[in-house]
Amino acid sequence: MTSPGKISPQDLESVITRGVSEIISRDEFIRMLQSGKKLRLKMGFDPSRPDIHLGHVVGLRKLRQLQDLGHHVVLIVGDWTAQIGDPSGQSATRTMLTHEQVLENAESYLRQFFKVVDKDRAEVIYQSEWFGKFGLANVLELTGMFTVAQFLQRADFAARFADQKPIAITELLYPLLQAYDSVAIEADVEFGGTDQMFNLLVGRELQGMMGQTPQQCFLMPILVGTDGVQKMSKSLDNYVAVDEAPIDMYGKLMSVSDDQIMSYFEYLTDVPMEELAAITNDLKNNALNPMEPKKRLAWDVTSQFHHKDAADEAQAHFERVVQNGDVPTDIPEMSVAELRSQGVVENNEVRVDDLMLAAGLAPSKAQVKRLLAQGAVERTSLDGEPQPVTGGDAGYLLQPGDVLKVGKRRFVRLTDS
RNA sequence: GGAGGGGUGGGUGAGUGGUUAAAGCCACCAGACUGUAAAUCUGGCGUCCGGAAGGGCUUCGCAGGUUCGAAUCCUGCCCCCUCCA
Repeated sequence: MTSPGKISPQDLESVITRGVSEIISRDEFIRMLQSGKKLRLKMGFDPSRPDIHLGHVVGLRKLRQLQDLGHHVVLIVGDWTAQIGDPSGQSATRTMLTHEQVLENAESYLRQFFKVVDKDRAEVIYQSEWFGKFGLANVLELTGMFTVAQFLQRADFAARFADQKPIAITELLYPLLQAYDSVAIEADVEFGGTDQMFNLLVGRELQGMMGQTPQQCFLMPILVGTDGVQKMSKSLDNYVAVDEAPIDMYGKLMSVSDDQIMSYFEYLTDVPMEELAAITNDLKNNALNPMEPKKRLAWDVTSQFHHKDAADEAQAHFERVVQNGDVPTDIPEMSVAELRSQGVVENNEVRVDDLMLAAGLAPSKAQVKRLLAQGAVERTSLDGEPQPVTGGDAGYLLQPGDVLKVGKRRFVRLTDS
C-alpha cells in the first residue's frame, strides 16, 4: 500500500469541513494530514447493537474519504465493553452477551460496515486481544490515573449527579476502557459522534500520560432522524438502515422532513457544496419544490447501497404507488391454502379481518375494526374499481385475486392456491 | 448499620374502596389537507365474540387475604431509588 501523498487543498478543505462537527485539535490534525504519514484511524463499536443506519454512515463516509487519501482504518470490536454492558440506560440491567452472540453481531456489523468502508484498507481488532490479559493490577493502574472530579465534568454525569440520579461504577469505567483501546492500537485519530466527545478526550489524555502522541478527536454531527426532530436511532424508529430494501430506503428518505434535506445532502452524498448552496438558495426563494431535491437525495443515497437500477425502480415505485396512488406491481401475497394450513380459515371463505391479521397488517382484530371504521381499508377485485371496506364489514368475504390496501401504503393480495 | 421514597397501560404520570379498561401529556395508528415534509384539524389507541346494541376475559411488581365490590385496605415476598453512617 502506498503512503498518502501530499494532500490537495481541496481535499483538505473537504475533510475538515464537510460532515464535521468539531476536531480536537484541528491544527494538529491538519499537520498530521500534511505530514504524509499514513494515519491510523480508530473507530469503535459495541457488538450489542449490530445495526448500522444512516446516522452511522456519516462517520463511515468520513473514514472512507480518508482511506481514499491513503490512510488506514482500525475498527475495534468492543467485545469487552459490551460484555460488561454499557449501563447508560438507567435501569438497564443488560444481560451479558455470550461470546457466540458477540461474534454473530460482529459479523453482521462488519458486513454493513464494509458497505461504506473499504475492507482492504482496514483491520478489525477485538478488544479482548488486550483486555483478555488484563489483571487487577492493570485496572488499578488505569483507574488511578483519573479522578472522579474529572469525570464529573462530563455533562451527562454532571447532570445526573446534580439530580441525584444513579451513576454506576462501570459507567465510569467505560470511558477508561475505550480510552485504553486507543493506547493499545496507537491511534492517531479517533472518530465518534459529538456525544462521544468525553470518551474520545479521555483517550487523548491517556495516550499522553502513557507516552504516546495524543490522538486527534474527530467529532461528527448527529444526524437527525426522519421525524426531523430527534437524533436518528433505532429505538426511536426514525432511522433508515443500510440493510433496508431499495423501496423502503427510498421511501423513508422521502419522508425526511424538509428542514433536514440539506444536511442529509451534505453528510450522506458527494454532491458538491457549490451545488448544494444553489439548491439551498432555490429553496429559500421558493424556486424549487422541496420534493424535487428530496427525490434526488433519496435516489443518491439508495444507489450507494444498491445497484443504480434498483434505485431507479424504487423511484418508479414511489411515483407510481405514492404519487399516483396505484397498486404496486409486486405486493405480498397470501394464498387461501396457506391460510387454511395456518388454521386461519377452515374452508375457502376468507374474511377481511382474518386476512389482515394473518398478513400482519394489523396486530389484533380490534385494530382491524378500528381501521375499517376509519376508512383505512380498500379492496380491489380482479377487474374492479377500488372500494372501501367499511365499518361493519370485518366479516366481508374476499375472493382470490382481491387486493387489500391498508392505510396509505400497505398491501396484500389473496391468491388461489 | 439507620431513615425514608417508590414499582400503574409503549414512555411519562394522575388516581388511595364502587361513577376506573384506569385522567392528562408524549409516542403510535388512521382520516382530512398535502409533496409518504412540517404544521394543523378529526377520530382512535388491552383483547375476544357480535352487524350493532351489548357482553366476556385480561391488566395497575409477585403471591395470598379482607370486602357485595380493590390499582386503592391487610399480610408475606421480590425489585428499584435517595439520604445519613
